[in-house]
Amino acid sequence: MIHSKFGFLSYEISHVIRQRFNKQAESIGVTHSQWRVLVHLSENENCRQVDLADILNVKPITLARQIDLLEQLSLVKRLNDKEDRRVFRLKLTTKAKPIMQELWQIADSIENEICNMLSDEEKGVLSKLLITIKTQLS
Amino acid sequence: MIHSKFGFLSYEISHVIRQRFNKQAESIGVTHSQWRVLVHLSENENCRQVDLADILNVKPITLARQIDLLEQLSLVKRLNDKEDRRVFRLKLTTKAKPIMQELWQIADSIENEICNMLSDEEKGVLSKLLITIKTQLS
DNA sequence: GCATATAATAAGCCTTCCTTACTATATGCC
DNA sequence: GGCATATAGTAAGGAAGGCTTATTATATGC
Repeated sequence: MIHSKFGFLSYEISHVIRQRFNKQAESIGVTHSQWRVLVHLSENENCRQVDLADILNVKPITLARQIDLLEQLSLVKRLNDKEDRRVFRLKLTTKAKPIMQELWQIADSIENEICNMLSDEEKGVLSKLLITIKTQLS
Repeated sequence: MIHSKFGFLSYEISHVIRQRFNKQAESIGVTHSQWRVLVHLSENENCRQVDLADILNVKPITLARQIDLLEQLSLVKRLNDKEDRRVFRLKLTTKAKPIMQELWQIADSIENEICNMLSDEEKGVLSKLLITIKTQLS
C-alpha cells in the first residue's frame, strides 16, 4: 500500500519558504504571516476585518492582532465606516507601497531559488494545480 | 508585473491539512507534527535523534520534545547505543503499528478530499513536482 | 592527555493560531 | 418604540511548533 505524502510535502516546502522569508525580512520587521496579510489586503482594499480574516482563513481575533502590528509599523490604517460604527475599513498606507516592493523582491527571489529545478512550463502547471486545490477548499 | 504565490499556496493548503488532521486525530492524541515524526521514523528505524532531526529539517531539541511526547504515548522507544553512549537509537513500539494504520486512514482521507478535483494523472504530476522541489532543498 | 567536536537536553522565548467571553452596534420583528 | 438576536471587533489566556543559547556527557583527533 502506497500513501501519498502531499500533506508533508506542502508543509515542508512552505516551512522552508517561511523561514527564509522571515530571516531576510527581519530588518524590515515583517514576518511571513504579516506579509500574507499585506498582500491579500492589497487585493481587497477597503474591506472589513471580518472579510479579510475570512479570505485569510483565520479567526477575526487572529487577524486583529496582525493588524495591530501592521498599524504600529504604519503600514496599515483602520478607518471608521460611516454606515456601520462597528466596522473598520482597512487601507494600506502610502508608506506601505515601497516596502511591499522590497518584500516582493525577497519573496520572488526565494521562490526562484526554491523552484530552480523546474522549467517555466512546470512552474505554470504546479501553480495551476495548487490553485485548483485552494479554490476547492473555500 | 505578476508575482508567483507558491509560498502562500503551499502554506494555505498545508495549514488546512494540518488543521483537519489535528481535529480528526485528537482522540488518538497525536498531532500532525508528531505524525510526521512517526512516518519518517518508520522509514528510518534505529536511527539516532540527530539523524531524524536532520531528515525532518528541525533542530535536535525540537525533535527531542516530540520524542518525549511519543514516548509518553508508548509509540516510540529510545534505546541506548552500545558503541556510543551519547546516542539513543529510536524504535517504533509494537503498539505504534495499528495506531499508525488508523492515522494513515485519516491522512489518506484528508488528502482525497483535498485533491478531489484532480485526476489521478494530475495528482501524479503534482507529487512529482513537489518531490523535485523538496529534493533540491536538501 | 588535552582540545575539540558531537548527541542529547534544559531553560526560556517567539510566532501563529486558537477558544471563550465581552462590548458596542445593527437589525428584524412584535 | 422596544426587545431578541446577530454581527464586528477585542481582551485574556493558552496550545502547538519551532527557535537560540548554554550545559552535560561522551567521543575523537592530534
